Amino acid sequence: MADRNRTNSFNTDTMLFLTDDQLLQGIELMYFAYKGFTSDPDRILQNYTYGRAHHRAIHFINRHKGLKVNDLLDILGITKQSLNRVLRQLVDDELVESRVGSKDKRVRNLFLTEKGVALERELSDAQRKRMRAAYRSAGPEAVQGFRLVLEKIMDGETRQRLQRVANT
Amino acid sequence: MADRNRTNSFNTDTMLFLTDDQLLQGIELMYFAYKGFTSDPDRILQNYTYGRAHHRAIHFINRHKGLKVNDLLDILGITKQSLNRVLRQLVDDELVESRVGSKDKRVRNLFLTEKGVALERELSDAQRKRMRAAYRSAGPEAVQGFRLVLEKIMDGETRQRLQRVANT
DNA sequence: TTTTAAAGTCAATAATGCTGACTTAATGCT
DNA sequence: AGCATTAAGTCAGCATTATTGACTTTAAAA
Repeated sequence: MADRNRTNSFNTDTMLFLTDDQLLQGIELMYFAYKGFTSDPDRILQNYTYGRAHHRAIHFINRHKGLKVNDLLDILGITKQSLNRVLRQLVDDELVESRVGSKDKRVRNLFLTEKGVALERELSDAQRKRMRAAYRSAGPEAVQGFRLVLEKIMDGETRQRLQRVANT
Repeated sequence: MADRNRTNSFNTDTMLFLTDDQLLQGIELMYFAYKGFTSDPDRILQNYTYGRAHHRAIHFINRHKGLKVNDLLDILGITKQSLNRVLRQLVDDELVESRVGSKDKRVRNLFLTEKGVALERELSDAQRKRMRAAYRSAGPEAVQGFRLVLEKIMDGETRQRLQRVANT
C-alpha cells in the first residue's frame, strides 16, 4: 500500500512520464477488466440459446428504442449478414419486434417486446451490479477519471457518433 | 457541455448516487473503449495469418518470459485444446520457442524468438501509442481513477492472480 | 421510369472457443 | 520396481460469431 501510494504521487506529476511497462500494465488491465465485465452476461446467456451478439443487439435496441436496422449495424460495426442471423432469431423468439417505418416504409424500426425487456433487464442487472460496486468502492473522483480515459481510448469516430446519438 | 458539467458535479458528491442510466452509459463506454483498444492490433494482424488469440499469447509470453504452458492456459482462461492450435502455429512459424524445463523435463518454458519480439513490438507499439495519448489527454489523476475502477471491475480471482504474478 | 436505398437472404469461409478421447514422457509415491 | 499422476500435445467434431459475394424484394427519389 505504501508502495502503491508512492507510485501514485510519482505519476501525479504534471509531466505524466509513462514507461512502456506502465503502459503495458494498463493494457492488461483493460483486457482483464473487460473479461470480468462480460462474464456475468456470458454466464446468464448460457441458459439461453443466445450469445454475446444477441446481448449487444438487445442492449442497443433497448437504449435506442425504435432504431433502424442500418443504425444498429452502424453502432455495432458489423455487416448486415452477421446481424441478420442474430436479429432473425430474436424476432422469431419474440424478443424483438420489427415495425415498418411510418414515414419511409422501407425502414424497420426495432423495439424490444415484453420478453425482450425481461431478458435485457436480467442481463444488465448483473452488469450494473458489478459496475455499481466498482464505482462505489473506487469513489466518485475515480469514476470521473475512468470515464474520461475510456472516452479518450475510443476511436474518434465512435466518440463523435456517440455524441451525435446522445443529442437525439 | 454545460449539461455534462452539471452531471459531473452532481456525481462528485460523497453520496455517489448512480441512476441506472448512468450505469448503462458506463457499460457502453466499456464496450466502445474496448473496441477501440483492440482495433489497432486487429488491423495489423490482418497482414498476417494471426488473430487476437495469437496476439494474447504473444503478449503474455513477452510479459512473463519462460512461463509454462499451464500458466499461460491459466492466465488466458481457455482450454489446452484451444491454445494448442494457436501455440503450434506460433512455434511452427518460429515466433515462439518452447524449451524443455531444466528441473522438470515435463514442462515447456515459452519464449519469444527474435521474430516474435518484432511482432510483439509492432502490435504493442500501436496499442501503447493509443494508451499514452489517452493518458496524456485525460491527465494523471484521471489515470489513477481509470486504473482503480478497472481493478474493481475485474473478477476477484483475476485480481488476486495478477497480484500473485506481480510478486514473482 | 430508371436508379438508389433499406432490408433480408443464401452460401461459403475463417477465427476462436468448446468437449471428449487419447498418447507420450517424466515425475512422485508406495 | 511399479503404478498413479502430471504436463504437454493431438485428433475429431461442433458452436458462435464474424467475414465476403451474390442476389431479391420493396419502396422512395431523381
